[in-house]
Amino acid sequence: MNTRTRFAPSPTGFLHIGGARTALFNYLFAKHTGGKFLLRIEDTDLQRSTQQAVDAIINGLSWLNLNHDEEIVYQMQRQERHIEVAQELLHSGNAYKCFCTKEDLDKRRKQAEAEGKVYVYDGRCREITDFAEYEDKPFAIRLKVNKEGSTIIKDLVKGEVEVQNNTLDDLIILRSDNVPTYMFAVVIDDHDMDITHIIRGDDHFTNAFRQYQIYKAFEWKVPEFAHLPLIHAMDGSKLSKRHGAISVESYKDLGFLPEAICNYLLKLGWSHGDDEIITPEQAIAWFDIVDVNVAPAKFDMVKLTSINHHYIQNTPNERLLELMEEFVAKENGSLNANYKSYLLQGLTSIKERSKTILELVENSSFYLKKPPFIFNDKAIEVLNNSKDILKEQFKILNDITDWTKDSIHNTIKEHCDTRGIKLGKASEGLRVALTGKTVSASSNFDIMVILGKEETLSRISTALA
RNA sequence: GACCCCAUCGUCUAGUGGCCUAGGACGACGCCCUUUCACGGCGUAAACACGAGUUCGAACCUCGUUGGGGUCGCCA
Repeated sequence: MNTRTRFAPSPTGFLHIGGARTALFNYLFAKHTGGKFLLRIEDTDLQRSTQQAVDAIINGLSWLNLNHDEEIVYQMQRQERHIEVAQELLHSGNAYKCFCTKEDLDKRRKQAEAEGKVYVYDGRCREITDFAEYEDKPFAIRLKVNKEGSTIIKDLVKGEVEVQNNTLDDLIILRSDNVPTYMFAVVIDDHDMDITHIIRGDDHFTNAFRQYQIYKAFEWKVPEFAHLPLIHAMDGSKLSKRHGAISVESYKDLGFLPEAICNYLLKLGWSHGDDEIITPEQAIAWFDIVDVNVAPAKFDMVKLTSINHHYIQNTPNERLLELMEEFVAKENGSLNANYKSYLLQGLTSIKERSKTILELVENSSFYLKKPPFIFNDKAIEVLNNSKDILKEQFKILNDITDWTKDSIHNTIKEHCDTRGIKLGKASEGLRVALTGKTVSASSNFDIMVILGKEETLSRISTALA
């Protein structure tokens, strides 16, 4: 049978970095084996699921270019099927009605906690034989777990793990309101969707043993499991909102490229020798789930940024310009059409020193904004100190007839020699006049060529004024 | 607490008993390049958690210790 993997997020929030990696690995493994990658929305938590979250997840995946095959499956739309099979289990004696209310259970749990113990459902409702007194009472359906022996799971990344069945509890499969629990719905849906490999976060690992019991109750074939090590924050704690950017969306807003995020995520817990930059094609060709590391990894923004820098270098200016426009549009409208042509050329040197799209926008500000610039104190100081030189430079630049980098360079250099000053010194005022800042991401000569003679001279005289 | 998992430079990792006086990348530091800031190039520092054992030989195998993590819901 062809491999079929799935990404099955619960729509209770945005697509986060951990989820994105799970999706990536599912996608890669499916594509590597020539199989299919499916998407299922686990919306059985009626209280917390939102359409907004569903949209965020779908958008996030599509931004990362992790496109799923087939139709999206919404778990709640399969409720009838879940109820049906839960009933089946009830009739076959593999499940039983539990009349304990949530309040009962909470109370018992709290009490156990007070005694310093952990409450595990004791299976008391298993014994009920006379249902007369429960006639109209609501009930949940619990799986009757065989407490004898042990369960062995051969996890593709963790290896073989054995757990004693007496540590497993009789989990609820259908709530008293007829909504299936996650634990049950996953198994039914994975089976019905012919999922061959369940690749998910390690936080689900202990669930695998309980779900195994459900497969066995139906005598279904148990799929392969692969539990991915979790991603931690740099301080070793769980990656959470307090660590700032955790949603995929927020990385987009920070100016990261989706291919950079995928490349970074791929390398987190998986590697191919010493390779650092891996194309999507290589990823599909090389990826195998058994090569995934077992140890959890820490999420390092700095390294992500460095990979992003690499991808920005290798992205054509045209596309960068489009991405920049999205950012600019968010702030204050659109790019000045005249300046787009400046940028298209200027980006070549600017992108060399920009690690994110955000930096690209920042470093291009002098192409985006029209003078007069707002100078800071340091810029004003530089300007005052180099006023005389700047005036002379204006004059000699004005005399240039062929406006090329070489001739500009030679003219400025000659002037430096006659004045007996260093090129570096002579460039300070020019830089401020051209860019409004004391540092810039391009050389003055490049900027002047791109800006053209007229704009260059205009900026110098504006600055002098 | 119970059950389970994990452990190589600060971080991500290579490594599957001799190729390891442990390799790469990010970061740090230094030098070079340079009109600023960078990029780039070159180089330096930096790790097998600890303790036993198995073996002629251990980062690799076994056990223990320590440290970290996950799970224990009518959440997913």
